[in-house]
Amino acid sequence: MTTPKTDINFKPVATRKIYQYILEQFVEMVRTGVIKPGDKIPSERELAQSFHVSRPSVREALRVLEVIGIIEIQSGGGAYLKEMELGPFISIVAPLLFSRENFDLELLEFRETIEVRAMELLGAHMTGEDLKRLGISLEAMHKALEANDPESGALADIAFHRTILEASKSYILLKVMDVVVSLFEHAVRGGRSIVLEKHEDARQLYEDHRNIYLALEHHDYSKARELVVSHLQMVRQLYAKR
Amino acid sequence: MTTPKTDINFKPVATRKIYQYILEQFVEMVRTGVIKPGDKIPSERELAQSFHVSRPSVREALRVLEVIGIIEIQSGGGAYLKEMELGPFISIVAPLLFSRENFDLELLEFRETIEVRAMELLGAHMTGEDLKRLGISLEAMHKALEANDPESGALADIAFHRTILEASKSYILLKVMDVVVSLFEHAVRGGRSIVLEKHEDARQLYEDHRNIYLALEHHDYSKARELVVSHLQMVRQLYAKR
DNA sequence: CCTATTTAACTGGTAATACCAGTTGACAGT
DNA sequence: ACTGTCAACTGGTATTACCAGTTAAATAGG
Repeated sequence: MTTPKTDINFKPVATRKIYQYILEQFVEMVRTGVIKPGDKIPSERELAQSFHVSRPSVREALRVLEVIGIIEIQSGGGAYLKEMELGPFISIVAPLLFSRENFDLELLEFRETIEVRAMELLGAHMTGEDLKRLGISLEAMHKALEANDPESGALADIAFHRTILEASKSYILLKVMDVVVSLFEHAVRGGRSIVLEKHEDARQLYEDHRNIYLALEHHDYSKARELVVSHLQMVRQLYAKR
Repeated sequence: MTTPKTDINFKPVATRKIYQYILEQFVEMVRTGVIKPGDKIPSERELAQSFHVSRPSVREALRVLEVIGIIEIQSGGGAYLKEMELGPFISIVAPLLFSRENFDLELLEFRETIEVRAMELLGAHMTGEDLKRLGISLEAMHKALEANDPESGALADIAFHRTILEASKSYILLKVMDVVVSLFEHAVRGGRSIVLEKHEDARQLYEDHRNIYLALEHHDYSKARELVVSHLQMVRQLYAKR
């Protein structure tokens, strides 16, 4: 009783996995605001009942959401929705990316691309409020310099650059920059901030930032742009000889 | 028997999860080349024995690797390592990103940032081989135009731009561009390529590409850059009135 | 001997269950 | 009112089982 071979082409039955359905529904609930950041997510057992699936299936979906950085799972506590955060994802992928030769230098180059573009947008979008926040970051860096505190100096450094990105009002540029910074920190010392040990280097960094700030204060955006370029070139040299 | 309160700061006991250990070891094996793209990964049961953990733990790790796009799992077959591919990840995250207002237009702006930067790099890095491949893409687009085949025209369009990115020899720019294109396709029609219906629009696109190609052929990179800028502005208008 | 079919031994997908280890909050003893 | 205890959660992990595909070896047919 052999089945005769036919030429009929059946469309392959969609065999999507259960965890994908759960993921979809979950993402949709987040998108439409049914669940908001900070909200507690029902327990795995409840979800399993609601979706009419087993707990392992729910767990796989939650695991993915955790790695993607949409939820935070506390052992014993529950799971909570949070603002998307690419940190966990980057932690996993970073080792693979950095197996490429000179990936770190390429990252610095790319950072220049982003920041220069942000400077171009500043002319149209920067507000007085933005300038004030830039001033605060600058002040923090100055204090760190005086106190010879490299740790908080590094934080202020990042804050300064991030404020510029925020002032450009470009969500994408900001997010991309966050990824770049995060990746770069992974490159240097496994996730910690990049700290300048030498005092004169930190001083140079501060001076650069100050000049950029002054240029922005006078709305001289083309000069600010030039300053950013030379500033980042300096940073690159600093990193290269490290 | 009350415990006296002390000022001692105990370091929080590391309570990393099993799947994270597995992930780490796996990524490390990929990084060092113990496993190479195309290789078959041991079955879940084998891995469970090797790592001395249960199968669910292994499955959670594999699930993450699948979403990240490092491995491909075939039901009934096995799991295979592949070149990292951000597609699955983007599919999940895209709906969340596009809940932002005008995210699609921001994407197009960002694309301009990337491509303009690529053009600047072309002067130093483009080879004759690259130019030849650009010509092939251009030719394909021309054929699609003649045959009035919007589908393959769209593919040739993407190929042309991607070839430019490749010619810039910047790995990061290329990968970022892939993400942008993928995200944009998700925006328009849930993952399919963007197709130009109107013939005159497709013709305009081809003309632009041709001019860019000619400029590059004559090594007039500044002109090529200008052309790319105006080209992408045109694309944005095309998309805006869609 | 070769080919085609069958079949058995895989694979991942899912479910059900159990137990451990944290967290939390109510409740009772002080 | 405070404190310590305990019970009822939570997620983390392991075990087991079964189903549904895939694959390759064994076998029957030529």
